Amino acid sequence: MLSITLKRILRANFLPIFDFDYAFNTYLPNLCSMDVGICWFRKDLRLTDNPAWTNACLAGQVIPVFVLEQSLVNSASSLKRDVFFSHLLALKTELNDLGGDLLIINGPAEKAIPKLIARCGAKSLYFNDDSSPFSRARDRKVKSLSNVPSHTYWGNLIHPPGAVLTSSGTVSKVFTPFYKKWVTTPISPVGQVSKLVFGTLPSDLNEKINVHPTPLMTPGSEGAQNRLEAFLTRADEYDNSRDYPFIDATSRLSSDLHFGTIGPREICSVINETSDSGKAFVRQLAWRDWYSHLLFKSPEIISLPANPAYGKINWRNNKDDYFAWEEGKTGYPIVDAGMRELNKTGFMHNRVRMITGSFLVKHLLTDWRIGEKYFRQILLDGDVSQNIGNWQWVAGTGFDAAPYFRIFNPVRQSEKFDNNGNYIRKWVPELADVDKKDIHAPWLADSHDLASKGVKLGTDYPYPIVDHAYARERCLTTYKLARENT
DNA sequence: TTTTGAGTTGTTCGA
DNA sequence: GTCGAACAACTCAAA
Repeated sequence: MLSITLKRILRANFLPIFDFDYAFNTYLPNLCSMDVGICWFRKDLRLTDNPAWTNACLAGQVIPVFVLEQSLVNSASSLKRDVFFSHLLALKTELNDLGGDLLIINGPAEKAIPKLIARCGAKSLYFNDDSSPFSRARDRKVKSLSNVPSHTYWGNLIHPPGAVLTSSGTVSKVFTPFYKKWVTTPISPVGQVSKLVFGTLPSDLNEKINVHPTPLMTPGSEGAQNRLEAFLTRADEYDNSRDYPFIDATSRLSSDLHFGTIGPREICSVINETSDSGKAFVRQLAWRDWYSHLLFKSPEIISLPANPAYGKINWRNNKDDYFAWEEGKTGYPIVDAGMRELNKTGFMHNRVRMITGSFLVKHLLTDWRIGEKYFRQILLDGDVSQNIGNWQWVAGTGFDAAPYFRIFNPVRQSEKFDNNGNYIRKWVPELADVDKKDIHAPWLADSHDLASKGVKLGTDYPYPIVDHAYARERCLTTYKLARENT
Protein backbone atom coordinates (compact mmCIF):
# COMPACT_ATOMS: atom_id res chain seq x y z
CA MET A 1 0.00 0.00 0.00
CA LEU A 2 0.96 3.64 -0.28
CA SER A 3 3.09 4.97 2.51
CA ILE A 4 1.58 7.64 4.69
CA THR A 5 4.13 10.15 3.43
CA LEU A 6 3.40 9.53 -0.22
CA LYS A 7 -0.34 9.67 0.39
CA ARG A 8 0.05 13.00 2.11
CA ILE A 9 2.13 14.39 -0.73
CA LEU A 10 -0.35 13.20 -3.30
CA ARG A 11 -3.29 14.68 -1.42
CA ALA A 12 -1.44 17.94 -1.06
CA ASN A 13 -1.09 17.97 -4.80
CA PHE A 14 -4.83 17.59 -5.32
CA LEU A 15 -4.49 14.36 -7.21
CA PRO A 16 -7.39 11.98 -7.31
CA ILE A 17 -6.58 9.65 -4.46
CA PHE A 18 -9.67 7.64 -3.94
CA ASP A 19 -11.30 8.42 -0.66
CA PHE A 20 -13.19 5.21 -0.04
CA ASP A 21 -14.69 6.22 3.29
CA TYR A 22 -16.11 9.31 1.70
CA ALA A 23 -17.42 7.39 -1.25
CA PHE A 24 -19.25 4.78 0.75
CA ASN A 25 -20.28 6.54 3.92
CA THR A 26 -21.20 10.04 2.99
CA TYR A 27 -22.70 9.72 -0.43
CA LEU A 28 -25.67 7.51 -0.98
CA PRO A 29 -26.87 8.12 -4.52
CA ASN A 30 -30.26 7.31 -5.87
CA LEU A 31 -29.49 4.39 -8.19
CA CYS A 32 -32.61 4.71 -10.30
CA SER A 33 -31.91 8.24 -11.42
CA MET A 34 -28.38 7.58 -12.58
CA ASP A 35 -27.39 6.88 -16.16
CA VAL A 36 -25.05 4.01 -16.91
CA GLY A 37 -21.66 4.80 -18.44
CA ILE A 38 -18.99 2.45 -19.73
CA CYS A 39 -15.43 3.08 -18.59
CA TRP A 40 -13.24 1.41 -21.17
CA PHE A 41 -9.81 0.67 -19.66
CA ARG A 42 -6.94 0.39 -22.12
CA LYS A 43 -3.40 1.44 -21.32
CA ASP A 44 -4.57 3.06 -18.09
CA LEU A 45 -4.90 0.17 -15.67
CA ARG A 46 -5.36 2.30 -12.58
CA LEU A 47 -8.03 4.13 -10.58
CA THR A 48 -6.02 7.20 -9.55
CA ASP A 49 -4.89 10.01 -11.84
CA ASN A 50 -7.26 8.56 -14.41
CA PRO A 51 -9.61 11.19 -15.85
CA ALA A 52 -11.71 8.71 -17.83
CA TRP A 53 -12.43 6.75 -14.67
CA THR A 54 -12.94 9.84 -12.55
CA ASN A 55 -15.40 11.39 -14.96
CA ALA A 56 -17.23 8.14 -15.56
CA CYS A 57 -17.70 7.76 -11.80
CA LEU A 58 -18.94 11.31 -11.39
CA ALA A 59 -21.45 10.95 -14.19
CA GLY A 60 -23.44 8.00 -12.95
CA GLN A 61 -23.37 4.22 -12.66
CA VAL A 62 -20.18 2.86 -14.12
CA ILE A 63 -19.34 -0.39 -15.87
CA PRO A 64 -15.57 -0.97 -16.08
CA VAL A 65 -14.53 -2.98 -19.09
CA PHE A 66 -11.37 -4.18 -20.78
CA VAL A 67 -11.38 -5.42 -24.37
CA LEU A 68 -8.84 -8.08 -25.30
CA GLU A 69 -7.48 -7.37 -28.77
CA GLN A 70 -6.09 -10.73 -29.85
CA SER A 71 -3.83 -9.19 -32.48
CA LEU A 72 -2.15 -7.03 -29.84
CA VAL A 73 -1.92 -9.83 -27.32
CA ASN A 74 -0.34 -12.12 -29.91
CA SER A 75 2.27 -9.60 -31.04
CA ALA A 76 3.76 -9.25 -27.54
CA SER A 77 6.36 -11.55 -26.02
CA SER A 78 5.05 -14.15 -23.57
CA LEU A 79 6.67 -12.23 -20.73
CA LYS A 80 5.04 -8.98 -21.79
CA ARG A 81 1.72 -10.81 -22.05
CA ASP A 82 2.04 -12.23 -18.55
CA VAL A 83 3.00 -8.87 -17.07
CA PHE A 84 0.06 -7.26 -18.81
CA PHE A 85 -2.41 -9.94 -17.65
CA SER A 86 -1.06 -9.65 -14.11
CA HIS A 87 -1.75 -5.91 -14.17
CA LEU A 88 -5.19 -6.54 -15.60
CA LEU A 89 -6.10 -9.02 -12.88
CA ALA A 90 -4.73 -6.65 -10.26
CA LEU A 91 -7.13 -3.98 -11.53
CA LYS A 92 -9.95 -6.49 -11.43
CA THR A 93 -9.09 -7.33 -7.82
CA GLU A 94 -8.94 -3.66 -6.94
CA LEU A 95 -12.43 -3.19 -8.36
CA ASN A 96 -13.64 -6.33 -6.57
CA ASP A 97 -12.42 -4.84 -3.31
CA LEU A 98 -14.62 -1.83 -4.02
CA GLY A 99 -17.62 -4.09 -4.52
CA GLY A 100 -17.52 -4.03 -8.31
CA ASP A 101 -15.80 -5.93 -11.06
CA LEU A 102 -13.91 -5.53 -14.30
CA LEU A 103 -15.62 -7.03 -17.30
CA ILE A 104 -13.07 -8.60 -19.64
CA ILE A 105 -14.39 -9.28 -23.12
CA ASN A 106 -12.90 -10.30 -26.43
CA GLY A 107 -12.39 -7.79 -29.21
CA PRO A 108 -12.26 -6.36 -31.71
CA ALA A 109 -13.37 -3.30 -29.80
CA GLU A 110 -15.38 -1.89 -32.68
CA LYS A 111 -17.71 -4.86 -32.28
CA ALA A 112 -17.45 -5.48 -28.55
CA ILE A 113 -18.00 -1.95 -27.25
CA PRO A 114 -21.13 -1.08 -29.26
CA LYS A 115 -22.57 -4.48 -28.36
CA LEU A 116 -21.89 -3.90 -24.68
CA ILE A 117 -23.40 -0.44 -24.82
CA ALA A 118 -26.58 -1.83 -26.33
CA ARG A 119 -26.68 -4.70 -23.87
CA CYS A 120 -26.30 -2.46 -20.80
CA GLY A 121 -28.35 0.43 -22.08
CA ALA A 122 -25.33 2.64 -21.43
CA LYS A 123 -25.71 6.33 -22.14
CA SER A 124 -22.06 7.24 -22.55
CA LEU A 125 -18.56 5.91 -23.07
CA TYR A 126 -15.41 7.06 -21.25
CA PHE A 127 -11.82 6.29 -22.14
CA ASN A 128 -8.32 7.75 -22.28
CA ASP A 129 -6.92 8.64 -25.68
CA ASP A 130 -3.84 7.16 -27.27
CA SER A 131 -1.76 8.77 -30.02
CA SER A 132 -0.82 5.61 -31.93
CA PRO A 133 -2.34 5.36 -35.42
CA PHE A 134 -3.72 1.89 -34.72
CA SER A 135 -5.46 3.10 -31.60
CA ARG A 136 -6.86 6.19 -33.28
CA ALA A 137 -8.28 4.27 -36.22
CA ARG A 138 -9.93 1.79 -33.87
CA ASP A 139 -11.27 4.51 -31.58
CA ARG A 140 -12.80 6.36 -34.51
CA LYS A 141 -14.66 3.21 -35.51
CA VAL A 142 -15.80 2.54 -31.96
CA LYS A 143 -17.09 6.09 -31.61
CA SER A 144 -18.96 6.03 -34.90
CA LEU A 145 -20.57 2.67 -34.15
CA SER A 146 -21.48 3.38 -30.55
CA ASN A 147 -24.44 5.74 -30.90
CA VAL A 148 -23.72 7.32 -27.52
CA PRO A 149 -21.48 10.28 -26.68
CA SER A 150 -17.83 9.43 -26.06
CA HIS A 151 -15.86 11.31 -23.43
CA THR A 152 -12.14 10.98 -24.01
CA TYR A 153 -9.16 12.33 -22.10
CA TRP A 154 -5.39 12.38 -22.47
CA GLY A 155 -4.92 10.86 -19.06
CA ASN A 156 -1.67 9.13 -19.91
CA LEU A 157 0.22 12.32 -20.75
CA ILE A 158 1.15 15.35 -18.69
CA HIS A 159 -0.17 17.66 -21.43
CA PRO A 160 -2.49 16.67 -24.27
CA PRO A 161 -1.46 17.05 -27.92
CA GLY A 162 -2.19 20.61 -28.97
CA ALA A 163 -1.47 22.06 -25.53
CA VAL A 164 2.20 22.74 -26.24
CA LEU A 165 2.70 24.56 -29.53
CA THR A 166 5.10 26.99 -31.13
CA SER A 167 4.04 30.58 -31.81
CA SER A 168 2.97 29.47 -35.28
CA GLY A 169 0.74 26.76 -33.85
CA THR A 170 2.76 23.67 -34.70
CA VAL A 171 4.40 20.99 -32.57
CA SER A 172 8.01 22.05 -32.27
CA LYS A 173 10.32 19.85 -34.27
CA VAL A 174 13.13 20.68 -31.86
CA PHE A 175 12.93 19.36 -28.33
CA THR A 176 14.28 22.27 -26.32
CA PRO A 177 11.74 24.91 -27.45
CA PHE A 178 9.03 22.28 -26.89
CA TYR A 179 10.36 21.64 -23.41
CA LYS A 180 10.51 25.36 -22.53
CA LYS A 181 6.83 25.72 -23.38
CA TRP A 182 5.92 22.39 -21.84
CA VAL A 183 7.51 23.06 -18.50
CA THR A 184 5.68 26.39 -18.09
CA THR A 185 2.29 25.06 -19.15
CA PRO A 186 0.04 24.56 -16.10
CA ILE A 187 -0.87 20.94 -15.45
CA SER A 188 -4.62 20.53 -15.32
CA PRO A 189 -5.78 18.65 -12.25
CA VAL A 190 -7.82 15.49 -12.56
CA GLY A 191 -10.96 15.77 -10.53
CA GLN A 192 -11.42 13.68 -7.45
CA VAL A 193 -13.59 10.57 -7.40
CA SER A 194 -16.18 11.46 -4.80
CA LYS A 195 -18.76 8.81 -5.55
CA LEU A 196 -18.78 5.36 -7.00
CA VAL A 197 -21.77 3.32 -8.05
CA PHE A 198 -21.24 0.23 -10.15
CA GLY A 199 -23.72 -0.67 -12.83
CA THR A 200 -24.82 -4.27 -13.22
CA LEU A 201 -22.28 -6.20 -15.23
CA PRO A 202 -23.44 -8.70 -17.82
CA SER A 203 -21.12 -11.28 -16.27
CA ASP A 204 -21.95 -13.97 -18.84
CA LEU A 205 -19.67 -12.05 -21.24
CA ASN A 206 -16.64 -12.31 -18.98
CA GLU A 207 -13.62 -14.06 -20.49
CA LYS A 208 -11.31 -16.25 -18.45
CA ILE A 209 -7.62 -15.39 -18.50
CA ASN A 210 -4.73 -17.75 -18.01
CA VAL A 211 -1.79 -15.96 -16.44
CA HIS A 212 1.61 -17.25 -15.54
CA PRO A 213 2.35 -14.84 -12.73
CA THR A 214 5.71 -13.25 -13.24
CA PRO A 215 8.07 -12.95 -10.30
CA LEU A 216 9.67 -9.93 -11.95
CA MET A 217 7.36 -7.32 -10.50
CA THR A 218 4.44 -6.75 -8.16
CA PRO A 219 1.52 -6.15 -10.50
CA GLY A 220 -1.02 -3.38 -10.63
CA SER A 221 -1.06 0.14 -9.32
CA GLU A 222 0.02 -1.12 -5.91
CA GLY A 223 3.21 -2.43 -7.48
CA ALA A 224 3.65 0.80 -9.40
CA GLN A 225 3.28 2.85 -6.22
CA ASN A 226 5.91 0.67 -4.56
CA ARG A 227 8.26 1.27 -7.46
CA LEU A 228 7.62 5.01 -7.35
CA GLU A 229 8.35 5.07 -3.64
CA ALA A 230 11.52 3.08 -4.13
CA PHE A 231 12.63 5.52 -6.82
CA LEU A 232 11.98 8.50 -4.56
CA THR A 233 14.55 7.17 -2.09
CA ARG A 234 17.26 7.35 -4.78
CA ALA A 235 15.86 10.16 -6.95
CA ASP A 236 18.52 12.63 -5.78
CA GLU A 237 21.15 10.53 -7.54
CA TYR A 238 19.25 10.42 -10.82
CA ASP A 239 21.16 13.16 -12.60
CA ASN A 240 24.59 11.84 -11.60
CA SER A 241 23.99 8.16 -12.03
CA ARG A 242 21.34 7.52 -14.65
CA ASP A 243 23.86 6.93 -17.42
CA TYR A 244 25.58 4.03 -15.68
CA PRO A 245 23.77 0.80 -16.46
CA PHE A 246 25.13 -1.09 -13.46
CA ILE A 247 23.73 1.50 -11.04
CA ASP A 248 20.07 1.25 -10.13
CA ALA A 249 19.49 4.96 -10.67
CA THR A 250 16.66 5.11 -13.18
CA SER A 251 13.04 5.07 -12.09
CA ARG A 252 12.13 1.66 -13.56
CA LEU A 253 8.65 3.13 -14.07
CA SER A 254 8.63 2.95 -17.86
CA SER A 255 6.63 -0.26 -17.99
CA ASP A 256 4.11 1.06 -15.49
CA LEU A 257 3.72 4.18 -17.62
CA HIS A 258 3.23 2.00 -20.68
CA PHE A 259 0.48 -0.12 -19.14
CA GLY A 260 -0.85 2.83 -17.21
CA THR A 261 -0.58 1.29 -13.75
CA ILE A 262 0.60 4.76 -12.80
CA GLY A 263 -0.02 8.15 -14.43
CA PRO A 264 2.67 10.66 -15.36
CA ARG A 265 1.00 13.53 -13.52
CA GLU A 266 0.97 11.54 -10.34
CA ILE A 267 4.70 10.85 -10.75
CA CYS A 268 5.39 14.49 -11.52
CA SER A 269 3.55 15.63 -8.43
CA VAL A 270 5.93 13.86 -6.06
CA ILE A 271 9.19 14.79 -7.78
CA ASN A 272 11.16 17.65 -6.28
CA GLU A 273 11.46 19.84 -9.35
CA THR A 274 13.79 22.32 -7.72
CA SER A 275 16.68 19.86 -7.67
CA ASP A 276 18.88 19.11 -10.67
CA SER A 277 17.87 15.48 -10.50
CA GLY A 278 14.19 16.32 -10.28
CA LYS A 279 14.46 18.64 -13.28
CA ALA A 280 16.37 16.04 -15.29
CA PHE A 281 13.79 13.38 -14.51
CA VAL A 282 10.78 15.53 -15.32
CA ARG A 283 12.51 16.51 -18.56
CA GLN A 284 12.34 12.85 -19.52
CA LEU A 285 8.58 12.95 -19.03
CA ALA A 286 8.57 15.91 -21.43
CA TRP A 287 10.31 13.73 -24.02
CA ARG A 288 7.56 11.20 -23.51
CA ASP A 289 4.87 13.83 -24.19
CA TRP A 290 6.83 15.22 -27.13
CA TYR A 291 7.11 11.87 -28.90
CA SER A 292 3.43 11.25 -28.34
CA HIS A 293 2.45 14.70 -29.67
CA LEU A 294 4.68 14.24 -32.71
CA LEU A 295 3.14 10.88 -33.57
CA PHE A 296 -0.32 12.35 -33.10
CA LYS A 297 0.46 15.17 -35.55
CA SER A 298 2.54 13.07 -37.95
CA PRO A 299 1.24 9.49 -37.90
CA GLU A 300 3.32 8.65 -40.97
CA ILE A 301 6.51 8.59 -38.89
CA ILE A 302 5.41 5.19 -37.71
CA SER A 303 6.97 3.85 -40.90
CA LEU A 304 8.66 6.76 -42.67
CA PRO A 305 11.68 8.80 -41.62
CA ALA A 306 10.63 12.08 -40.02
CA ASN A 307 13.49 13.70 -41.92
CA PRO A 308 12.93 13.02 -45.65
CA ALA A 309 16.66 13.40 -46.31
CA TYR A 310 16.99 9.82 -45.09
CA GLY A 311 14.27 8.22 -47.16
CA LYS A 312 16.69 6.33 -49.37
CA ILE A 313 19.30 4.73 -47.15
CA ASN A 314 20.74 1.64 -48.78
CA TRP A 315 20.26 -0.74 -45.84
CA ARG A 316 22.21 -3.98 -45.82
CA ASN A 317 19.64 -5.85 -43.70
CA ASN A 318 21.93 -8.85 -43.40
CA LYS A 319 20.07 -11.68 -41.63
CA ASP A 320 23.09 -13.26 -39.93
CA ASP A 321 24.15 -9.90 -38.57
CA TYR A 322 20.64 -9.19 -37.36
CA PHE A 323 20.32 -12.47 -35.48
CA ALA A 324 23.76 -12.07 -33.91
CA TRP A 325 22.51 -8.71 -32.62
CA GLU A 326 19.16 -10.07 -31.45
CA GLU A 327 20.77 -12.95 -29.57
CA GLY A 328 23.55 -10.88 -28.05
CA LYS A 329 26.38 -12.53 -29.97
CA THR A 330 27.98 -9.62 -31.79
CA GLY A 331 31.33 -9.95 -30.05
CA TYR A 332 30.99 -6.44 -28.59
CA PRO A 333 30.42 -7.17 -24.88
CA ILE A 334 28.41 -4.04 -24.06
CA VAL A 335 26.07 -4.64 -27.02
CA ASP A 336 25.65 -8.30 -26.12
CA ALA A 337 25.06 -7.51 -22.46
CA GLY A 338 22.26 -5.13 -23.40
CA MET A 339 20.53 -7.54 -25.75
CA ARG A 340 20.75 -10.33 -23.21
CA GLU A 341 19.33 -8.14 -20.47
CA LEU A 342 16.46 -7.35 -22.83
CA ASN A 343 15.84 -10.95 -23.83
CA LYS A 344 15.92 -12.17 -20.26
CA THR A 345 14.02 -9.42 -18.46
CA GLY A 346 12.09 -7.40 -21.03
CA PHE A 347 14.02 -4.33 -19.93
CA MET A 348 17.21 -2.60 -20.99
CA HIS A 349 18.95 0.36 -19.42
CA ASN A 350 18.52 3.53 -21.46
CA ARG A 351 22.22 4.11 -22.10
CA VAL A 352 22.53 0.59 -23.46
CA ARG A 353 19.45 1.03 -25.63
CA MET A 354 21.31 3.79 -27.44
CA ILE A 355 24.42 1.67 -27.82
CA THR A 356 22.62 -1.44 -29.09
CA GLY A 357 20.28 0.59 -31.31
CA SER A 358 23.11 2.56 -32.83
CA PHE A 359 25.05 -0.65 -33.41
CA LEU A 360 22.20 -2.31 -35.28
CA VAL A 361 21.42 0.70 -37.43
CA LYS A 362 24.83 2.26 -38.01
CA HIS A 363 27.36 -0.54 -37.64
CA LEU A 364 25.26 -3.24 -39.25
CA LEU A 365 23.25 -0.89 -41.49
CA THR A 366 20.00 -2.57 -40.56
CA ASP A 367 16.78 -0.62 -41.16
CA TRP A 368 15.75 1.00 -37.88
CA ARG A 369 12.20 -0.31 -38.38
CA ILE A 370 13.46 -3.87 -37.87
CA GLY A 371 15.01 -3.01 -34.52
CA GLU A 372 11.97 -0.94 -33.59
CA LYS A 373 9.68 -3.90 -34.16
CA TYR A 374 11.81 -6.21 -32.04
CA PHE A 375 12.10 -3.78 -29.14
CA ARG A 376 8.39 -3.10 -29.19
CA GLN A 377 7.58 -6.80 -28.92
CA ILE A 378 10.05 -7.56 -26.15
CA LEU A 379 10.34 -4.41 -24.04
CA LEU A 380 7.86 -4.37 -21.18
CA ASP A 381 7.65 -0.64 -21.78
CA GLY A 382 7.53 -1.05 -25.57
CA ASP A 383 5.14 1.68 -26.63
CA VAL A 384 4.47 2.78 -30.19
CA SER A 385 5.07 6.52 -29.84
CA GLN A 386 8.12 6.18 -27.59
CA ASN A 387 9.70 3.37 -29.53
CA ILE A 388 9.24 5.13 -32.85
CA GLY A 389 10.63 8.39 -31.49
CA ASN A 390 13.66 6.80 -29.90
CA TRP A 391 14.55 4.54 -32.83
CA GLN A 392 14.27 7.43 -35.24
CA TRP A 393 16.51 9.40 -32.90
CA VAL A 394 19.14 6.66 -32.84
CA ALA A 395 18.95 6.21 -36.61
CA GLY A 396 19.37 9.94 -37.14
CA THR A 397 16.15 10.05 -39.17
CA GLY A 398 13.93 11.62 -36.53
CA PHE A 399 12.97 15.10 -35.38
CA ASP A 400 15.89 16.66 -33.50
CA ALA A 401 17.75 13.36 -33.82
CA ALA A 402 21.38 12.47 -33.40
CA PRO A 403 23.32 13.73 -36.46
CA TYR A 404 24.12 10.93 -38.87
CA PHE A 405 27.87 11.27 -38.31
CA ARG A 406 27.46 10.70 -34.58
CA ILE A 407 28.23 7.02 -34.42
CA PHE A 408 28.57 5.44 -31.00
CA ASN A 409 31.81 3.58 -30.51
CA PRO A 410 30.71 0.55 -28.46
CA VAL A 411 34.13 0.21 -26.85
CA ARG A 412 34.40 3.88 -25.84
CA GLN A 413 30.84 3.79 -24.48
CA SER A 414 31.61 0.63 -22.55
CA GLU A 415 34.75 2.12 -21.01
CA LYS A 416 32.95 5.30 -20.15
CA PHE A 417 29.69 3.96 -18.72
CA ASP A 418 30.57 0.46 -17.51
CA ASN A 419 34.18 1.10 -16.62
CA ASN A 420 34.56 -1.83 -14.22
CA GLY A 421 32.65 -4.12 -16.56
CA ASN A 422 30.12 -5.07 -13.91
CA TYR A 423 27.14 -4.71 -16.21
CA ILE A 424 28.87 -6.87 -18.81
CA ARG A 425 29.78 -9.50 -16.23
CA LYS A 426 26.21 -9.68 -15.06
CA TRP A 427 24.71 -10.34 -18.48
CA VAL A 428 27.56 -12.00 -20.34
CA PRO A 429 28.63 -14.59 -17.77
CA GLU A 430 31.22 -16.20 -20.03
CA LEU A 431 33.25 -13.02 -19.56
CA ALA A 432 32.68 -12.87 -15.80
CA ASP A 433 36.32 -13.49 -14.88
CA VAL A 434 37.91 -11.32 -17.57
CA ASP A 435 39.97 -8.37 -16.31
CA LYS A 436 38.59 -4.85 -16.40
CA LYS A 437 41.27 -3.85 -18.96
CA ASP A 438 40.24 -6.62 -21.38
CA ILE A 439 36.49 -6.84 -20.92
CA HIS A 440 35.45 -3.96 -23.19
CA ALA A 441 37.31 -5.30 -26.26
CA PRO A 442 38.36 -8.90 -25.59
CA TRP A 443 39.67 -9.37 -29.15
CA LEU A 444 42.50 -6.93 -28.30
CA ALA A 445 43.50 -8.91 -25.21
CA ASP A 446 46.39 -11.34 -25.00
CA SER A 447 44.92 -14.75 -25.81
CA HIS A 448 46.86 -16.40 -22.97
CA ASP A 449 45.44 -13.89 -20.53
CA LEU A 450 41.95 -14.66 -21.81
CA ALA A 451 42.57 -18.40 -21.67
CA SER A 452 43.61 -18.11 -18.03
CA LYS A 453 40.16 -16.61 -17.39
CA GLY A 454 38.47 -19.46 -19.20
CA VAL A 455 37.76 -17.66 -22.47
CA LYS A 456 38.81 -18.71 -25.93
CA LEU A 457 37.52 -16.31 -28.55
CA GLY A 458 35.52 -17.95 -31.31
CA THR A 459 34.63 -20.79 -28.95
CA ASP A 460 33.43 -19.35 -25.65
CA TYR A 461 32.66 -15.85 -26.89
CA PRO A 462 32.49 -14.58 -30.48
CA TYR A 463 34.96 -12.41 -32.34
CA PRO A 464 33.41 -9.05 -33.28
CA ILE A 465 31.10 -9.53 -36.26
CA VAL A 466 32.35 -6.27 -37.76
CA ASP A 467 35.34 -3.99 -37.26
CA HIS A 468 34.36 -0.67 -35.73
CA ALA A 469 36.50 1.63 -37.88
CA TYR A 470 35.38 -0.15 -41.05
CA ALA A 471 31.70 -0.10 -40.05
CA ARG A 472 31.94 3.57 -39.13
CA GLU A 473 33.26 4.56 -42.54
CA ARG A 474 30.71 2.34 -44.27
CA CYS A 475 27.92 4.04 -42.35
CA LEU A 476 29.15 7.56 -43.09
CA THR A 477 29.42 6.75 -46.79
CA THR A 478 25.97 5.18 -46.93
CA TYR A 479 24.25 8.03 -45.09
CA LYS A 480 26.05 10.66 -47.16
CA LEU A 481 24.93 8.94 -50.33
CA ALA A 482 21.33 8.90 -49.08
CA ARG A 483 21.47 12.63 -48.42
CA GLU A 484 22.90 13.35 -51.84
CA ASN A 485 20.22 11.26 -53.54
CA THR A 486 17.35 13.03 -51.86
C1' DT B 1 10.48 39.05 -43.90
C1' DT B 2 14.92 38.58 -42.37
C1' DT B 3 18.13 37.54 -39.12
C1' DT B 4 20.05 35.27 -35.35
C1' DG B 5 21.12 31.76 -32.30
C1' DA B 6 20.63 27.25 -30.77
C1' DG B 7 20.58 22.44 -31.06
C1' DT B 8 19.75 15.10 -25.26
C1' DT B 9 22.77 11.49 -24.57
C1' DG B 10 29.66 11.37 -29.72
C1' DT B 11 34.07 10.37 -31.78
C1' DT B 12 38.42 11.31 -33.49
C1' DC B 13 42.49 13.72 -34.10
C1' DG B 14 46.16 16.56 -33.08
C1' DA B 15 48.33 19.82 -30.05
C1' DG C 1 45.93 12.41 -19.84
C1' DT C 2 43.42 16.63 -21.36
C1' DC C 3 41.60 19.99 -24.33
C1' DG C 4 39.39 22.07 -28.34
C1' DA C 5 38.12 21.72 -32.94
C1' DA C 6 36.18 19.35 -36.77
C1' DC C 7 32.73 16.45 -38.28
C1' DA C 8 28.84 19.13 -42.22
C1' DA C 9 26.28 21.95 -42.85
C1' DC C 10 21.19 22.52 -41.57
C1' DT C 11 16.89 23.30 -39.78
C1' DC C 12 14.03 25.37 -36.89
C1' DA C 13 12.00 28.80 -33.51
C1' DA C 14 11.74 33.14 -32.08
C1' DA C 15 12.82 37.87 -32.12
